[in-house]
Amino acid sequence: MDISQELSRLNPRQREAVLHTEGPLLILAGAGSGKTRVLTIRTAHLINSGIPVGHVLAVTFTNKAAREMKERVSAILKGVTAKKPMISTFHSLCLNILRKEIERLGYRRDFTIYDTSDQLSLMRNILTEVKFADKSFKIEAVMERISKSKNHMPAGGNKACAGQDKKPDDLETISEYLYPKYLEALKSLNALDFDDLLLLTLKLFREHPDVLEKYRERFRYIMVDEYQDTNRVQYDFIRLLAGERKNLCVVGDDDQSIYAWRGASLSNILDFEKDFPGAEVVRLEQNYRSFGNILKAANGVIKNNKTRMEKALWTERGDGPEVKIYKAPDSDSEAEWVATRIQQLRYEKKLSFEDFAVIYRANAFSRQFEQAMRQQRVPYAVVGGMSYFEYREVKDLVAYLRIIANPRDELSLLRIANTPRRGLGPTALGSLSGFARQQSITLLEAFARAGEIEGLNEKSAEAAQGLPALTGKYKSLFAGNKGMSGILRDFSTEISYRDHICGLCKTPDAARQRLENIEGFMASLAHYEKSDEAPSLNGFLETLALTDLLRDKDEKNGNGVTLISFHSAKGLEFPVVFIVGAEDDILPHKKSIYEKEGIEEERRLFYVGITRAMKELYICHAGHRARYGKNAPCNPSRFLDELPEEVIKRIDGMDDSSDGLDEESAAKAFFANMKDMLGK
DNA sequence: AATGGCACAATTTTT
DNA sequence: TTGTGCCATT
Repeated sequence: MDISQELSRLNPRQREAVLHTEGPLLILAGAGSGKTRVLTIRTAHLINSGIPVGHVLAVTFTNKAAREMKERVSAILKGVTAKKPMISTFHSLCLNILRKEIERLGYRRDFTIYDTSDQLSLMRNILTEVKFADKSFKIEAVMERISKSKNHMPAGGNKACAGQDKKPDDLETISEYLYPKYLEALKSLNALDFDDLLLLTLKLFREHPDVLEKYRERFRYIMVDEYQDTNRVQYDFIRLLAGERKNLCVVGDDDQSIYAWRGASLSNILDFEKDFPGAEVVRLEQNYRSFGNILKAANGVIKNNKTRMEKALWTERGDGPEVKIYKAPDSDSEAEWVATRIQQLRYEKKLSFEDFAVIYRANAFSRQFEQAMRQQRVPYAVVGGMSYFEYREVKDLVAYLRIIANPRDELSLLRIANTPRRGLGPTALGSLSGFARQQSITLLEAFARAGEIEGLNEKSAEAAQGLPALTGKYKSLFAGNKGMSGILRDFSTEISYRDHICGLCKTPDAARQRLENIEGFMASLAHYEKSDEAPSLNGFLETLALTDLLRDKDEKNGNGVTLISFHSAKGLEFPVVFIVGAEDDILPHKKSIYEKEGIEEERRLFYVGITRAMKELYICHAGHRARYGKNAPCNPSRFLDELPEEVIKRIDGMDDSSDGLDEESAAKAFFANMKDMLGK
């Protein structure tokens, strides 16, 4: 393989990063600095210099990042070797390891993975079981707390602001009380949650040096993407795996760390040189995405953070247009102005709607923009929102499949016991669980022996017995691992699932949508069967648990303006970006302004938003904003003062002569758009 | 079991 | 303003 061509096209810093192969390396990759390119060429270079492909490991956070890297690596490695380096997310890497080794920790091999919503329903079940009277807290808050405990995070973060968290002490004691119950429940259901995947792998490594050694021998060259987002457990895991060799290359950008609230510890990247003495640090500051003025704006903002590593983005491209700051009289006119501006720009600059993004702090903001876009006939797509797997019909089918795969999965069994309705209401289920407990058998076994239960009417007992018979039958059908989507189709017909779901719908439209979702789910099983080399029901369920098919398939949606939050926008780019709601209490959000770290993270959010823009950037704020039904005055974000005066241009929406929208061109653009739409 | 009314809260979310 | 969850009623 000759990669000298690739190497010559890199800039000196990038090349340095690629050529450093032995020992610890920190690549500080600024926004738009060609990070993925460096990572893929570095992988190719490692292999090119004689390192066996199997010794290379790259870890990412998202499936999307892993997929992208896999594609680019296999493109560059094509024809050289058929073997592929391990490129995987933290979670699926750990899952792989655990599937092989978890018995060492006294767990069963056929565990189920519980996602966030499974965790919540599990906790809900626990709460009803222990007859908890206090309902003043949110289960989500408790789960968050538990997740933090699991990850050895300090309680509640900073409580600098008194009265902000209503009952921190209560939440604390409640969580402490529920924590062991939750762990116990998971264990008895033969289930692991997302945290467990990491945590148990770490435990495995710590308690079984021979296992650790095996993986150290295997993964001798490790790369970690988005290192600024790693939490404590991930840090320990990587550090342990890297071992004495310390052939560890981490890539990240402290300025883009926006997940501290979710457990990411910025110190991992900031202290890398301390943790790995002798580490080489390479800064990638040349930006290939944006015009100069956008970068100057970004630099001007981020340099106000104290907790960061010094760096500044630059470009060989020109300055480009100024960054526009638009002041709208109120939030409605802000949205209206953005929609009009988009039409106008599209028309004048021959752009298409996909070239635009509207970036906001909270998803609730999407609504006013959706409305304005609809009014002005601007096609759009909201990123975020409801996930495919949150749909009831998909979750029901998944629950059935899970019971077929893991008969111990009581949670799933309870979910579908009476779906479709078969006369197993709360009373019947109660006596079934009681019987299970009394006999020390699984709930499904209790269903099978429902006839023995006193006080359970005959009809219910019969219905209960039908379920294990049904799942047993399909277990053997699925065991063939062939034609699974057909089997699922037969299954759903056998339980009249479609009729059931249509019966729940009020409008034919809703029913159609739900049937479509069911079809989509079957299609995803069919797709899985085709793409996996050794398909199995378990494999499919794992894929489901660790990937959100819809969400990362078309994140940057089809053909329309993208409406997206700052967080979701990370990693994406758009020719024209509108940052909206740039007001104090929104950005920075009012819940973060009481702590220094909070403000700095909000600033990084703003920075991430700014650096999404390739050509043009608009930053909008309103003088009044409708919030929770009230119209309140708003101040421009304090971050706006940090934008260098020479790169910005202010547009005042109160002032007709300078609002940048002359009626004629706006009208022209509007009609051009109409014509386009009619043409299609 | 299904519906309607009321109180209550309201960032961000890779797996 | 909107969505959610709980309770009371049918």
